[in-house]
Amino acid sequence: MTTRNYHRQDCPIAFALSIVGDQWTVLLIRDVLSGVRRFEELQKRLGVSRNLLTRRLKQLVTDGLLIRRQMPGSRRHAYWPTPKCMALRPAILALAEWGQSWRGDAEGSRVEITETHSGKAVGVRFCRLEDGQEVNPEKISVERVARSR
Amino acid sequence: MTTRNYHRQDCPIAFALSIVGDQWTVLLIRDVLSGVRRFEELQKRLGVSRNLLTRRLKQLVTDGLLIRRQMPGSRRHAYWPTPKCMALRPAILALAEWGQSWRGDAEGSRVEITETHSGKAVGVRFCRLEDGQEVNPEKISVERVARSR
DNA sequence: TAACATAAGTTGACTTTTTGAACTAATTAA
DNA sequence: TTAATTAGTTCAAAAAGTCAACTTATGTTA
Repeated sequence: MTTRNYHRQDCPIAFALSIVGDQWTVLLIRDVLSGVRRFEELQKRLGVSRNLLTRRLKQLVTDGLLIRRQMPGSRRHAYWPTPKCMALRPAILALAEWGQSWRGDAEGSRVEITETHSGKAVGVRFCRLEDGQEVNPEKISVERVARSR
Repeated sequence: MTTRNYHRQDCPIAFALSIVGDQWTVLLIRDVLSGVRRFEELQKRLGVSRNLLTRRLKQLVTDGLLIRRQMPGSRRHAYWPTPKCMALRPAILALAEWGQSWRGDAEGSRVEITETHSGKAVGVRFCRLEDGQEVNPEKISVERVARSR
């Protein structure tokens, strides 16, 4: 991460990657979003070196994706995801869906997204904003617009 | 990239990152998906070192995200995205949307997704698969299911 | 068609990052 | 109170990335 010249690119993707583009960061956020809160637990699950985990956690706190707070009923502290962090779920889950469909598959665990109250299956898709209706990915156009406003 | 122990994790996100988790790879794919085809052009836009670009391109060809083919009407060759690569669009565009909404904003270029025939605005959202209707992101549950089937 | 320019790499020295293992200071548990 | 756990820090070694120069093949121009 660190000294990337990403930010000079004036691109929202590059901007996002300047924050979560590191090898471990997405995996780290995955675990925090799934309820893992403590340093030791994160280190064990990820297998990342401890000093790097320290650095990444600090940076994510600085970037406003994590908050470092005391655990309730203990003087030990833990890391909690902020709304900015939770807003990454569509991106991370879209990646999970891609991984699922392009992995040899049949083998391996899956990530299932459901509508909480009904239990119905949910996916990350293109939606018309006007009426919230799914749009075929073949029928969309993507354009880079310079400096809107 | 390279010697990641990602694949040992049995997680579709980790699997996806073992292919596109590198600093430059997502940016590289962004450019290929937007129509950039040639080595020199990619190198100039990204500012990545040439030997690393060579390695990444080779790896992406091996992984089936890019195809290296001759340019029509020339003996020079170029890189084309495969369906596997294009299937990354929801993930990449979700990242772009996140970048847009959490950047200081007002400044910087935007990525606009539209329905091709109508020109209506489109976004990457959670959708009920049954009827293709958008679902509020607060109303979803995510679960890791071990070895379906 | 010679001569130059461009494209797509390759090579190797140097710098930056990451790892790994050991060490430290606080909490918590026995 | 002693031991174990947690959340780090430190530093040397290994891995990965950068930068600049070199090569080979293809195009372009005079």
